[in-house]
Amino acid sequence: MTSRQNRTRDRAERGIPEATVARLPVYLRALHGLQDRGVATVSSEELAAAAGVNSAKLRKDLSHLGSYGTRGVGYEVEYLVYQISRELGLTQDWVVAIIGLGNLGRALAGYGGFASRGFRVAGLLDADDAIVGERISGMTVEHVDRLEDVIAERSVSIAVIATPAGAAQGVCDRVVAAGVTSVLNFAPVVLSVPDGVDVRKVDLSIELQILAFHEQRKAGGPELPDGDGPPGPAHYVEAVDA
Amino acid sequence: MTSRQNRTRDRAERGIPEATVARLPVYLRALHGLQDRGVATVSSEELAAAAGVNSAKLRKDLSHLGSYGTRGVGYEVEYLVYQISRELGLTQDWVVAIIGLGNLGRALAGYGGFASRGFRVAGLLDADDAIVGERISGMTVEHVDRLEDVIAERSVSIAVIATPAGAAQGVCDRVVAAGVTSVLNFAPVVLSVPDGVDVRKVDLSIELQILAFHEQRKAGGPELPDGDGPPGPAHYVEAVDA
DNA sequence: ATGTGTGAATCGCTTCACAGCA
DNA sequence: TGCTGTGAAGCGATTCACACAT
Repeated sequence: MTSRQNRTRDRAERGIPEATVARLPVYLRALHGLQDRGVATVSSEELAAAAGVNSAKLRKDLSHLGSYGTRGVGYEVEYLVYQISRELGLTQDWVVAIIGLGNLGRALAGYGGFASRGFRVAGLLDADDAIVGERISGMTVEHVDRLEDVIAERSVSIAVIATPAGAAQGVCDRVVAAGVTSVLNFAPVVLSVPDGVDVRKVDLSIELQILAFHEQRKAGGPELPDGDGPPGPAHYVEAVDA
Repeated sequence: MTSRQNRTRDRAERGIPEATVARLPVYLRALHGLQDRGVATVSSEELAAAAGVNSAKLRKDLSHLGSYGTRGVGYEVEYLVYQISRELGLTQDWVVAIIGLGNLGRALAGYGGFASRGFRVAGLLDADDAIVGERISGMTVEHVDRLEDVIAERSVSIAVIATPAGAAQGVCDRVVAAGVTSVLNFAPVVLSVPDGVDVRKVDLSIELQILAFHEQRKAGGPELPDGDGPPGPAHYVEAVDA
């Protein structure tokens, strides 16, 4: 016998590929867009186009969640929104604290995507006395000394680190010690954490550097970007030839 | 005969794996850190630890650039910094324009990682008359009507889009029409661009959603996160069973 | 007739393990 | 001896192509 619950379980089991997980939020956003336009049903081809992937990948991804489509028809938008939301854990609220309220932290505090759908910013903390006490997006900035208290009192489960590079590891150690196991890091450093703690990193300058790499290749045409001349100052050539 | 220049070319050839390119900026940052601490030579093991990867991967990555290490010794930090910088195209300056100066755009305009090392912000543009004319990080915000002029006059080669979602595709179409082939997109939409244009996307809420997925799995322990009960409102179950 | 769900083939990245060189 | 550079093996993700359900 295979009840509906067990069918779901048979598919999802314990392992959805990381690559698939990373795309589910993209599908979800595309589906919300369709929902807003009043679309009730969508084919893998259409949804894939809206999400910027090919349809085979989309179908394979969705198949990891279960059989939520109808052959010959497509997917029911509302149902799929619910299933993906549930899989991502967005049917419950996640409490977020933002540490570091420089330009970036302020932007994050005011970012609609954080406050909406599944995430609640419950703490803003900074080490700078000139910033502590300030009101940002309807919340008062607290001193980072209260970090452990805030995490415990408000059941924070995700920490967003937007401090300068030098402060990030220290803050990270403290939030981990306070029981947080999910960290979103905007500081340009590699954070070390114990096993069982997830860190995701968003690095603005890394993305730019990747673009620069490709831009350089385009500019240089089919040949090497800056000719076949010496790769740099004589010093460096000598460093190897010597 | 194999001159140094040709050796370089033999290795790098035309194809460095994307996965490797994406890690080069991380290595570069780690190397800068070592440089600041006065370290002259580093082994793959040490550098890998600093960059948060394993040493086999690091060595394979570097081998795509050329043989820049010394067996039995390691890599010369300064030399490697230069080689990676050159490969990424950071030995030349890239001119960047930021479109959209809400909270996020302001954060980007003031972000040190942009202004430093290889990138020069040469234009800030916004559609809001209340923002146009404002001075941000030493630059005056111009009206987005001047977008094409700014791109042409200042030879902008990378556009950073930090507008609201609704405006992003329109801005993207304009920068592409103006000749820009590299776009860094912070707006929560999938941008369509013609072949030959690179778009990289940084999405704050997607990262949070991925964290939520893993956090949910941890909280639920080895079993399913919220038990084996019905996956949601009866409505949804019926949508499939009907 | 149409579009999903999925084995099978393919591709690219990671990891292993050691040859080769300093 | 010690560490790099790299073939070869392993692994996961993507793509193909079609059986199957509606």
